[in-house]
Amino acid sequence: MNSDPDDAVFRALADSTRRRVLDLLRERPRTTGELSEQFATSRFAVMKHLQVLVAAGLVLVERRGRERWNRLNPAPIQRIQRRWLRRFDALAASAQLDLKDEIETQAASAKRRRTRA
Amino acid sequence: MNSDPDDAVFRALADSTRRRVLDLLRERPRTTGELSEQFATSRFAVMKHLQVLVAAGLVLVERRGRERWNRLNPAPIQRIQRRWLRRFDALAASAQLDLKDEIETQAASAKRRRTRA
DNA sequence: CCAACAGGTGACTATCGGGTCACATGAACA
DNA sequence: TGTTCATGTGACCCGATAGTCACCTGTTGG
Repeated sequence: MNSDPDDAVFRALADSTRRRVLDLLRERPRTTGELSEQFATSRFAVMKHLQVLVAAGLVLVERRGRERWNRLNPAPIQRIQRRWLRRFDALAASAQLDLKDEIETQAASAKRRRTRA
Repeated sequence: MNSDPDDAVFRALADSTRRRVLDLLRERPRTTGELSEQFATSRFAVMKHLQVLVAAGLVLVERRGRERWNRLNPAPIQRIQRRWLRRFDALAASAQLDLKDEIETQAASAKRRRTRA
């Protein structure tokens, strides 16, 4: 029901097996069978993961005879970095300071609470 | 089972409601009740989402009297960008070229297949 | 004190997601 | 041609997760 294309990418990245698949495909394209050998789970499970990755646009498929070559498409990862993750970069720069302020505020209010009690 | 701290972050980001919470907290800290008002779902659902975000280290909590102030911690997002997502930046730079090569290869092999059949 | 208020917990339900298997499809090659 | 091989599909199981609700805890402030 969520038609946001970024949502499919985030959900695809949520699984560690799928992230490992992307890491493997980063080196070079691989067939479905070749990928399956790298995992403890069954070939069918890996195929389902590939379906999720294809639906998110993270993997492109080329069929060659009876083989299926899976190729990485890094564009969606770039997209979510541009459209969403980078928003937090500026905040991170001052995070240490913010956190320090926060702890001091917390300690001060805790002291106030103790005093009144 | 999966003790990778990055995994908790990726799973936390997989839900669009949680991403909206982070967007709201990016502006300023907010109480649980204030956050709940922004969503169609119940206060309890939002609280569960906050628990997930806290477990992933994305949200820090400060209690003030009967209020709970939720504050964004951008560090985990920075971490997954550094440790994982940036690996794909270099590939993305040449993605257009790769895709072009791929399509040509595909067309050529399709032609070969047609000829042999 | 005590009533209104903000927040939190535990149990429960429904749905989703990951995993498996039996079986189907379609290409390669002797 | 027919057997072997790589891949794909559908149904099914089960644990995880999002959601709700009844009820509890602790705080505020008259």
